[in-house]
Amino acid sequence: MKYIKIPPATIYRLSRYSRKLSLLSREGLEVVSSEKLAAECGVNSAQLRKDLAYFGEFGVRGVGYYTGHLLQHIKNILGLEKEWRLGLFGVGNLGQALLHYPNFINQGYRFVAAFDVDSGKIGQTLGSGLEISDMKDITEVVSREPFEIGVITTPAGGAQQVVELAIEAGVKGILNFAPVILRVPGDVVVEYVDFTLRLDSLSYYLSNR
Amino acid sequence: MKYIKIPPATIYRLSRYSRKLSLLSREGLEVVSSEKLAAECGVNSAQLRKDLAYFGEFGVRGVGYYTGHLLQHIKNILGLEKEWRLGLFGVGNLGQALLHYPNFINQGYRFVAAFDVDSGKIGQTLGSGLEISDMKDITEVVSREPFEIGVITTPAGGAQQVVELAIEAGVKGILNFAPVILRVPGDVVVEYVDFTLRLDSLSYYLSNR
DNA sequence: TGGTGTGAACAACTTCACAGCG
DNA sequence: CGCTGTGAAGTTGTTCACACCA
Repeated sequence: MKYIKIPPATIYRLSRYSRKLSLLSREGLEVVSSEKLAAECGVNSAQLRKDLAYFGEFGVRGVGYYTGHLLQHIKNILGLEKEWRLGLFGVGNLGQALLHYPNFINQGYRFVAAFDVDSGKIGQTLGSGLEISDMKDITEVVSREPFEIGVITTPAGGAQQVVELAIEAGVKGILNFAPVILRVPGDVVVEYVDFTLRLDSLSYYLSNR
Repeated sequence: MKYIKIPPATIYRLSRYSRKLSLLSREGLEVVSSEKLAAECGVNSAQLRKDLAYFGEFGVRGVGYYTGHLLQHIKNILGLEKEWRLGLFGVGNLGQALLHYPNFINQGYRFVAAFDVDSGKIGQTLGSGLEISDMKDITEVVSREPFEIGVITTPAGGAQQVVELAIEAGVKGILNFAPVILRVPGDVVVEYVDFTLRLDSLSYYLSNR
Protein backbone atom coordinates (compact mmCIF):
# COMPACT_ATOMS: atom_id res chain seq x y z
CA MET A 1 0.00 0.00 0.00
CA LYS A 2 1.93 2.99 -1.28
CA TYR A 3 1.22 6.39 0.15
CA ILE A 4 -0.77 8.06 -2.63
CA LYS A 5 -3.88 10.17 -2.41
CA ILE A 6 -6.94 8.08 -3.13
CA PRO A 7 -9.65 9.57 -5.38
CA PRO A 8 -12.99 10.02 -3.61
CA ALA A 9 -14.64 8.33 -6.58
CA THR A 10 -12.61 5.23 -5.81
CA ILE A 11 -14.18 5.03 -2.36
CA TYR A 12 -17.69 5.26 -3.82
CA ARG A 13 -16.85 2.49 -6.26
CA LEU A 14 -15.48 0.26 -3.50
CA SER A 15 -18.88 0.51 -1.87
CA ARG A 16 -20.50 -0.64 -5.08
CA TYR A 17 -18.05 -3.50 -5.53
CA SER A 18 -18.73 -4.63 -2.00
CA ARG A 19 -22.46 -4.67 -2.56
CA LYS A 20 -22.17 -6.60 -5.80
CA LEU A 21 -19.67 -9.03 -4.26
CA SER A 22 -22.06 -9.72 -1.39
CA LEU A 23 -24.66 -10.68 -3.93
CA LEU A 24 -22.37 -12.83 -6.09
CA SER A 25 -20.94 -14.50 -3.02
CA ARG A 26 -24.39 -15.31 -1.69
CA GLU A 27 -25.23 -16.75 -5.11
CA GLY A 28 -22.37 -19.16 -4.64
CA LEU A 29 -19.87 -17.66 -7.09
CA GLU A 30 -16.37 -18.35 -5.80
CA VAL A 31 -14.18 -16.56 -8.31
CA VAL A 32 -14.83 -13.46 -10.37
CA SER A 33 -12.72 -11.63 -12.95
CA SER A 34 -12.19 -7.89 -12.94
CA GLU A 35 -13.89 -7.90 -16.33
CA LYS A 36 -17.08 -9.43 -14.98
CA LEU A 37 -17.31 -7.58 -11.68
CA ALA A 38 -16.57 -4.29 -13.42
CA ALA A 39 -19.29 -4.89 -16.00
CA GLU A 40 -21.80 -5.59 -13.23
CA CYS A 41 -20.87 -2.34 -11.54
CA GLY A 42 -20.89 -0.31 -14.73
CA VAL A 43 -17.18 0.57 -14.79
CA ASN A 44 -14.09 -0.19 -16.86
CA SER A 45 -12.14 -3.26 -15.73
CA ALA A 46 -8.82 -1.41 -15.60
CA GLN A 47 -10.53 1.09 -13.34
CA LEU A 48 -11.55 -1.64 -10.95
CA ARG A 49 -8.07 -3.14 -10.85
CA LYS A 50 -6.55 0.26 -10.25
CA ASP A 51 -9.04 1.00 -7.48
CA LEU A 52 -8.03 -2.17 -5.69
CA ALA A 53 -4.34 -1.58 -6.35
CA TYR A 54 -4.40 1.47 -4.09
CA PHE A 55 -4.84 -0.91 -1.18
CA GLY A 56 -2.91 -4.03 -2.10
CA GLU A 57 -2.87 -7.06 -4.37
CA PHE A 58 -5.98 -9.12 -3.85
CA GLY A 59 -6.20 -11.08 -7.10
CA VAL A 60 -4.57 -14.14 -8.58
CA ARG A 61 -3.05 -13.70 -12.03
CA GLY A 62 -4.58 -15.89 -14.66
CA VAL A 63 -7.52 -16.61 -12.34
CA GLY A 64 -9.33 -13.59 -10.91
CA TYR A 65 -10.50 -12.67 -7.43
CA TYR A 66 -11.93 -14.96 -4.79
CA THR A 67 -15.26 -13.31 -4.03
CA GLY A 68 -15.43 -13.95 -0.30
CA HIS A 69 -11.83 -13.02 0.21
CA LEU A 70 -12.08 -9.80 -1.79
CA LEU A 71 -15.33 -8.83 -0.09
CA GLN A 72 -13.70 -9.20 3.30
CA HIS A 73 -10.81 -7.00 2.21
CA ILE A 74 -13.04 -4.27 0.84
CA LYS A 75 -15.20 -4.23 3.94
CA ASN A 76 -12.06 -3.87 5.95
CA ILE A 77 -10.82 -0.97 3.86
CA LEU A 78 -14.15 0.81 4.19
CA GLY A 79 -14.30 0.24 7.94
CA LEU A 80 -17.46 -1.86 7.69
CA GLU A 81 -16.36 -4.57 10.08
CA LYS A 82 -17.66 -2.48 12.98
CA GLU A 83 -21.19 -1.25 13.65
CA TRP A 84 -21.69 2.45 13.15
CA ARG A 85 -24.15 4.32 15.33
CA LEU A 86 -26.23 7.13 13.90
CA GLY A 87 -28.08 10.08 15.38
CA LEU A 88 -31.02 11.54 13.49
CA PHE A 89 -31.54 15.29 13.43
CA GLY A 90 -35.01 16.27 12.29
CA VAL A 91 -37.77 13.70 12.70
CA GLY A 92 -39.96 14.58 9.70
CA ASN A 93 -41.23 12.31 6.96
CA LEU A 94 -37.80 11.80 5.48
CA GLY A 95 -36.14 11.22 8.83
CA GLN A 96 -38.67 8.59 9.84
CA ALA A 97 -38.32 6.85 6.51
CA LEU A 98 -34.57 6.62 7.10
CA LEU A 99 -35.09 5.11 10.55
CA HIS A 100 -36.74 2.16 8.82
CA TYR A 101 -34.55 2.04 5.74
CA PRO A 102 -33.59 -1.62 5.41
CA ASN A 103 -30.29 -1.05 3.61
CA PHE A 104 -28.92 0.86 6.58
CA ILE A 105 -29.73 -1.86 9.04
CA ASN A 106 -28.42 -4.64 6.79
CA GLN A 107 -25.11 -2.87 6.29
CA GLY A 108 -24.34 -2.37 9.95
CA TYR A 109 -25.68 1.12 10.54
CA ARG A 110 -28.00 1.68 13.49
CA PHE A 111 -29.87 4.72 14.74
CA VAL A 112 -29.44 5.16 18.48
CA ALA A 113 -30.82 8.68 18.96
CA ALA A 114 -33.29 11.10 17.38
CA PHE A 115 -33.63 14.85 17.84
CA ASP A 116 -36.08 17.55 16.90
CA VAL A 117 -36.89 21.14 17.87
CA ASP A 118 -40.66 20.70 17.69
CA SER A 119 -41.97 20.54 21.28
CA GLY A 120 -44.92 18.53 19.99
CA LYS A 121 -42.57 15.74 18.96
CA ILE A 122 -40.07 15.83 21.81
CA GLY A 123 -40.68 13.03 24.31
CA GLN A 124 -42.59 10.88 21.85
CA THR A 125 -41.44 7.33 21.39
CA LEU A 126 -41.11 6.05 17.83
CA GLY A 127 -42.04 2.59 16.55
CA SER A 128 -38.43 1.50 16.81
CA GLY A 129 -38.48 2.30 20.54
CA LEU A 130 -36.41 5.43 20.01
CA GLU A 131 -37.40 8.47 22.03
CA ILE A 132 -37.24 11.90 20.42
CA SER A 133 -34.97 14.24 22.37
CA ASP A 134 -34.72 17.99 22.44
CA MET A 135 -31.87 19.22 20.23
CA LYS A 136 -30.68 21.25 23.20
CA ASP A 137 -30.02 18.13 25.26
CA ILE A 138 -27.66 16.69 22.68
CA THR A 139 -24.56 16.70 24.88
CA GLU A 140 -26.32 14.75 27.57
CA VAL A 141 -27.82 12.26 25.11
CA VAL A 142 -24.47 11.68 23.39
CA SER A 143 -22.75 10.96 26.69
CA ARG A 144 -25.43 8.39 27.56
CA GLU A 145 -25.78 6.89 24.07
CA PRO A 146 -22.81 7.81 21.92
CA PHE A 147 -22.89 7.83 18.11
CA GLU A 148 -20.33 8.67 15.45
CA ILE A 149 -22.45 9.96 12.58
CA GLY A 150 -25.14 12.63 12.51
CA VAL A 151 -27.84 12.38 9.85
CA ILE A 152 -29.34 15.79 9.02
CA THR A 153 -32.91 15.85 7.74
CA THR A 154 -33.94 19.29 8.98
CA PRO A 155 -35.14 22.02 6.61
CA ALA A 156 -32.31 23.84 4.81
CA GLY A 157 -32.55 26.89 7.03
CA GLY A 158 -31.81 25.08 10.27
CA ALA A 159 -29.13 22.67 9.12
CA GLN A 160 -26.00 24.75 9.77
CA GLN A 161 -27.01 25.50 13.35
CA VAL A 162 -27.91 21.88 14.07
CA VAL A 163 -24.62 20.69 12.66
CA GLU A 164 -22.72 23.06 14.90
CA LEU A 165 -24.48 21.64 17.95
CA ALA A 166 -23.75 18.10 16.83
CA ILE A 167 -20.07 18.84 16.26
CA GLU A 168 -19.81 20.53 19.64
CA ALA A 169 -21.15 17.32 21.16
CA GLY A 170 -18.37 15.36 19.47
CA VAL A 171 -19.91 14.05 16.26
CA LYS A 172 -17.21 13.68 13.56
CA GLY A 173 -19.24 12.53 10.56
CA ILE A 174 -22.27 14.15 8.92
CA LEU A 175 -24.65 12.75 6.34
CA ASN A 176 -26.49 15.82 5.13
CA PHE A 177 -29.85 15.64 3.35
CA ALA A 178 -30.55 19.37 3.66
CA PRO A 179 -29.85 21.22 0.41
CA VAL A 180 -27.13 23.52 1.73
CA ILE A 181 -23.36 23.51 1.88
CA LEU A 182 -22.23 23.15 5.48
CA ARG A 183 -19.30 24.93 7.05
CA VAL A 184 -17.45 22.55 9.36
CA PRO A 185 -13.99 22.26 10.96
CA GLY A 186 -11.31 20.33 9.10
CA ASP A 187 -11.57 17.20 11.22
CA VAL A 188 -15.26 16.70 10.47
CA VAL A 189 -16.32 14.74 7.38
CA VAL A 190 -19.49 15.64 5.50
CA GLU A 191 -21.26 13.68 2.79
CA TYR A 192 -24.14 15.21 0.85
CA VAL A 193 -27.34 13.65 -0.41
CA ASP A 194 -29.25 16.23 -2.40
CA PHE A 195 -32.36 15.09 -4.27
CA THR A 196 -33.23 18.38 -5.92
CA LEU A 197 -29.74 18.67 -7.39
CA ARG A 198 -30.35 15.39 -9.18
CA LEU A 199 -33.82 16.31 -10.30
CA ASP A 200 -32.59 19.62 -11.68
CA SER A 201 -29.96 17.70 -13.57
CA LEU A 202 -32.64 15.42 -15.04
CA SER A 203 -34.60 18.50 -15.96
CA TYR A 204 -31.59 19.87 -17.81
CA TYR A 205 -30.85 16.73 -19.81
CA LEU A 206 -34.50 16.14 -20.66
CA SER A 207 -34.85 19.73 -21.84
CA ASN A 208 -31.72 19.69 -23.99
CA ARG A 209 -31.83 16.84 -26.47
CA MET B 1 -23.30 29.66 -26.56
CA LYS B 2 -20.47 27.79 -28.22
CA TYR B 3 -20.92 24.13 -28.94
CA ILE B 4 -18.74 22.47 -26.31
CA LYS B 5 -19.46 19.53 -24.11
CA ILE B 6 -20.57 20.67 -20.70
CA PRO B 7 -19.23 18.87 -17.62
CA PRO B 8 -21.93 17.14 -15.57
CA ALA B 9 -20.48 18.77 -12.48
CA THR B 10 -21.28 22.15 -14.00
CA ILE B 11 -24.95 21.22 -14.16
CA TYR B 12 -24.97 20.24 -10.50
CA ARG B 13 -23.35 23.52 -9.59
CA LEU B 14 -25.87 25.51 -11.62
CA SER B 15 -28.55 23.97 -9.47
CA ARG B 16 -26.76 25.15 -6.36
CA TYR B 17 -26.24 28.64 -7.76
CA SER B 18 -29.91 28.84 -8.56
CA ARG B 19 -30.92 27.87 -5.06
CA LYS B 20 -28.55 30.35 -3.48
CA LEU B 21 -29.64 33.09 -5.88
CA SER B 22 -33.28 32.49 -4.98
CA LEU B 23 -32.37 33.08 -1.38
CA LEU B 24 -30.25 36.17 -1.98
CA SER B 25 -32.85 37.59 -4.31
CA ARG B 26 -35.59 37.07 -1.74
CA GLU B 27 -33.39 38.80 0.82
CA GLY B 28 -33.39 41.84 -1.43
CA LEU B 29 -29.84 41.62 -2.76
CA GLU B 30 -29.80 43.08 -6.27
CA VAL B 31 -26.22 42.53 -7.37
CA VAL B 32 -23.73 39.81 -6.46
CA SER B 33 -20.12 39.20 -7.46
CA SER B 34 -18.80 35.85 -8.63
CA GLU B 35 -16.52 36.00 -5.62
CA LYS B 36 -19.38 36.22 -3.16
CA LEU B 37 -21.80 33.81 -4.81
CA ALA B 38 -19.01 31.27 -5.29
CA ALA B 39 -18.03 31.48 -1.64
CA GLU B 40 -21.62 30.89 -0.57
CA CYS B 41 -21.77 27.82 -2.78
CA GLY B 42 -18.40 26.51 -1.70
CA VAL B 43 -16.63 26.80 -5.06
CA ASN B 44 -13.84 28.81 -6.68
CA SER B 45 -14.96 32.06 -8.32
CA ALA B 46 -13.23 31.28 -11.62
CA GLN B 47 -15.13 28.03 -11.62
CA LEU B 48 -18.42 29.85 -11.30
CA ARG B 49 -17.59 32.28 -14.10
CA LYS B 50 -16.51 29.42 -16.33
CA ASP B 51 -19.69 27.48 -15.55
CA LEU B 52 -21.78 30.44 -16.65
CA ALA B 53 -19.60 31.11 -19.68
CA TYR B 54 -20.70 27.82 -21.23
CA PHE B 55 -24.11 29.38 -21.71
CA GLY B 56 -23.50 33.06 -22.40
CA GLU B 57 -22.40 36.32 -20.84
CA PHE B 58 -24.66 37.21 -17.96
CA GLY B 59 -22.51 39.57 -15.93
CA VAL B 60 -21.51 43.23 -16.05
CA ARG B 61 -17.76 43.90 -15.88
CA GLY B 62 -16.74 45.93 -12.91
CA VAL B 63 -20.14 45.31 -11.28
CA GLY B 64 -21.16 41.68 -10.96
CA TYR B 65 -24.38 39.83 -11.71
CA TYR B 66 -27.93 41.06 -11.23
CA THR B 67 -29.40 38.38 -8.99
CA GLY B 68 -32.89 38.21 -10.43
CA HIS B 69 -31.65 38.36 -13.97
CA LEU B 70 -29.05 35.63 -13.46
CA LEU B 71 -31.50 33.43 -11.59
CA GLN B 72 -33.92 33.64 -14.49
CA HIS B 73 -31.20 32.66 -16.92
CA ILE B 74 -30.06 29.67 -14.87
CA LYS B 75 -33.59 28.42 -14.41
CA ASN B 76 -33.99 28.67 -18.13
CA ILE B 77 -30.84 26.71 -18.80
CA LEU B 78 -31.90 23.98 -16.39
CA GLY B 79 -35.38 23.79 -17.86
CA LEU B 80 -37.02 24.85 -14.62
CA GLU B 81 -39.49 27.29 -16.17
CA LYS B 82 -41.90 24.41 -16.75
CA GLU B 83 -43.52 22.10 -14.22
CA TRP B 84 -42.17 18.55 -14.25
CA ARG B 85 -44.49 15.69 -13.47
CA LEU B 86 -43.23 12.69 -11.53
CA GLY B 87 -44.40 9.11 -11.16
CA LEU B 88 -43.48 7.22 -8.00
CA PHE B 89 -42.53 3.55 -8.22
CA GLY B 90 -42.64 1.83 -4.85
CA VAL B 91 -44.82 3.35 -2.16
CA GLY B 92 -42.84 2.42 0.95
CA ASN B 93 -41.62 4.68 3.74
CA LEU B 94 -39.12 6.45 1.52
CA GLY B 95 -41.55 6.88 -1.35
CA GLN B 96 -44.20 8.39 0.86
CA ALA B 97 -41.69 10.75 2.42
CA LEU B 98 -40.78 11.96 -1.07
CA LEU B 99 -44.44 12.59 -1.91
CA HIS B 100 -44.45 15.18 0.85
CA TYR B 101 -40.94 16.50 0.40
CA PRO B 102 -41.36 20.28 0.39
CA ASN B 103 -38.33 21.05 -1.77
CA PHE B 104 -39.80 19.13 -4.67
CA ILE B 105 -43.06 20.97 -4.57
CA ASN B 106 -41.42 24.38 -4.18
CA GLN B 107 -39.15 23.79 -7.15
CA GLY B 108 -41.88 22.88 -9.59
CA TYR B 109 -41.87 19.12 -9.35
CA ARG B 110 -45.19 17.36 -8.79
CA PHE B 111 -46.12 13.73 -8.31
CA VAL B 112 -49.08 12.75 -10.49
CA ALA B 113 -49.00 8.96 -10.15
CA ALA B 114 -47.89 6.25 -7.73
CA PHE B 115 -47.30 2.55 -8.35
CA ASP B 116 -46.68 -0.54 -6.28
CA VAL B 117 -46.78 -4.31 -6.68
CA ASP B 118 -48.25 -4.98 -3.24
CA SER B 119 -51.92 -5.87 -3.74
CA GLY B 120 -52.60 -4.64 -0.21
CA LYS B 121 -51.59 -1.13 -1.26
CA ILE B 122 -53.04 -1.00 -4.76
CA GLY B 123 -56.26 0.98 -4.87
CA GLN B 124 -55.52 2.87 -1.66
CA THR B 125 -55.71 6.65 -1.80
CA LEU B 126 -52.87 8.58 -0.20
CA GLY B 127 -53.16 11.77 1.82
CA SER B 128 -52.30 13.82 -1.23
CA GLY B 129 -55.30 12.37 -3.04
CA LEU B 130 -53.09 10.16 -5.17
CA GLU B 131 -54.34 6.64 -5.81
CA ILE B 132 -51.86 3.77 -5.84
CA SER B 133 -51.96 1.90 -9.14
CA ASP B 134 -50.81 -1.55 -10.08
CA MET B 135 -47.41 -1.47 -11.77
CA LYS B 136 -48.93 -3.57 -14.55
CA ASP B 137 -51.35 -0.81 -15.48
CA ILE B 138 -48.60 1.71 -16.10
CA THR B 139 -49.28 2.23 -19.80
CA GLU B 140 -52.90 3.05 -19.15
CA VAL B 141 -52.08 5.37 -16.24
CA VAL B 142 -49.45 7.22 -18.27
CA SER B 143 -51.85 7.81 -21.12
CA ARG B 144 -54.41 9.26 -18.72
CA GLU B 145 -51.98 11.20 -16.54
CA PRO B 146 -48.63 11.62 -18.31
CA PHE B 147 -45.35 12.25 -16.50
CA GLU B 148 -41.78 12.71 -17.64
CA ILE B 149 -39.75 11.42 -14.72
CA GLY B 150 -39.97 8.11 -12.86
CA VAL B 151 -38.80 8.05 -9.24
CA ILE B 152 -37.66 4.56 -8.18
CA THR B 153 -37.95 3.67 -4.50
CA THR B 154 -38.43 -0.07 -4.80
CA PRO B 155 -36.03 -2.55 -3.18
CA ALA B 156 -32.82 -3.10 -5.14
CA GLY B 157 -33.93 -6.45 -6.52
CA GLY B 158 -36.99 -5.11 -8.31
CA ALA B 159 -35.63 -1.85 -9.68
CA GLN B 160 -34.34 -2.99 -13.07
CA GLN B 161 -37.62 -4.65 -13.98
CA VAL B 162 -39.68 -1.66 -12.87
CA VAL B 163 -37.51 0.70 -14.85
CA GLU B 164 -38.01 -1.37 -17.97
CA LEU B 165 -41.78 -1.12 -17.60
CA ALA B 166 -41.55 2.61 -17.05
CA ILE B 167 -39.38 3.10 -20.12
CA GLU B 168 -41.70 0.98 -22.22
CA ALA B 169 -44.50 3.30 -21.15
CA GLY B 170 -42.52 6.29 -22.43
CA VAL B 171 -40.73 7.65 -19.38
CA LYS B 172 -37.43 9.28 -20.40
CA GLY B 173 -35.96 10.32 -17.05
CA ILE B 174 -35.25 8.19 -13.99
CA LEU B 175 -34.38 9.28 -10.47
CA ASN B 176 -33.16 6.07 -8.87
CA PHE B 177 -32.99 5.59 -5.11
CA ALA B 178 -32.43 1.84 -5.33
CA PRO B 179 -28.80 0.88 -4.76
CA VAL B 180 -28.17 -0.71 -8.16
CA ILE B 181 -26.81 0.40 -11.51
CA LEU B 182 -29.61 0.40 -14.08
CA ARG B 183 -29.28 -0.68 -17.68
CA VAL B 184 -31.26 1.68 -19.91
CA PRO B 185 -31.36 2.68 -23.60
CA GLY B 186 -29.25 5.63 -24.71
CA ASP B 187 -32.13 8.09 -24.89
CA VAL B 188 -33.08 7.61 -21.24
CA VAL B 189 -31.40 9.69 -18.55
CA VAL B 190 -30.74 8.26 -15.10
CA GLU B 191 -29.67 10.06 -11.95
CA TYR B 192 -28.67 8.14 -8.86
CA VAL B 193 -29.32 8.89 -5.20
CA ASP B 194 -27.58 6.27 -3.09
CA PHE B 195 -27.52 6.76 0.67
CA THR B 196 -25.46 3.73 1.59
CA LEU B 197 -22.72 4.75 -0.82
CA ARG B 198 -22.37 7.97 1.13
CA LEU B 199 -22.50 6.29 4.50
CA ASP B 200 -19.82 3.82 3.45
CA SER B 201 -17.73 6.75 2.36
CA LEU B 202 -18.16 8.37 5.79
CA SER B 203 -17.22 5.06 7.37
CA TYR B 204 -14.02 5.03 5.32
CA TYR B 205 -12.94 8.55 6.17
CA LEU B 206 -13.80 8.17 9.84
CA SER B 207 -11.84 4.93 10.03
CA ASN B 208 -8.74 6.28 8.27
CA ARG B 209 -7.48 9.36 10.04
C1' DT C 1 -11.13 51.07 -11.05
C1' DG C 2 -13.04 46.57 -10.25
C1' DG C 3 -15.03 42.47 -11.58
C1' DT C 4 -16.14 39.64 -15.69
C1' DG C 5 -14.70 36.48 -19.44
C1' DT C 6 -11.17 33.34 -21.06
C1' DG C 7 -6.74 31.23 -22.97
C1' DA C 8 -3.17 28.78 -21.01
C1' DA C 9 -1.15 26.06 -17.16
C1' DC C 10 -2.17 22.74 -14.04
C1' DA C 11 -4.21 18.89 -11.58
C1' DA C 12 -7.02 14.88 -11.27
C1' DC C 13 -8.93 10.96 -13.00
C1' DT C 14 -9.64 7.28 -16.57
C1' DT C 15 -8.30 4.17 -20.14
C1' DC C 16 -4.89 1.81 -22.80
C1' DA C 17 -1.67 -1.57 -23.51
C1' DC C 18 1.33 -4.77 -22.11
C1' DA C 19 4.78 -6.82 -18.82
C1' DG C 20 4.72 -10.24 -15.36
C1' DC C 21 3.20 -13.98 -12.81
C1' DG C 22 0.37 -18.06 -11.21
C1' DC D 1 -2.24 -19.24 -21.42
C1' DG D 2 -5.12 -15.84 -19.13
C1' DC D 3 -5.93 -12.33 -16.04
C1' DT D 4 -3.88 -9.25 -12.77
C1' DG D 5 -1.09 -5.14 -11.75
C1' DT D 6 0.76 -0.85 -13.54
C1' DG D 7 3.54 2.78 -16.23
C1' DA D 8 2.41 5.75 -19.79
C1' DA D 9 -0.92 8.13 -22.65
C1' DG D 10 -5.15 10.30 -22.98
C1' DT D 11 -9.06 12.80 -21.31
C1' DT D 12 -11.60 15.67 -18.44
C1' DG D 13 -12.15 19.20 -15.09
C1' DT D 14 -10.18 23.10 -12.21
C1' DT D 15 -7.45 27.13 -11.17
C1' DC D 16 -4.49 30.88 -12.51
C1' DA D 17 -3.64 35.19 -14.30
C1' DC D 18 -4.65 38.80 -16.97
C1' DA D 19 -6.85 41.18 -21.02
C1' DC D 20 -10.91 43.64 -21.53
C1' DC D 21 -14.69 46.48 -20.76
C1' DA D 22 -18.77 48.94 -18.09
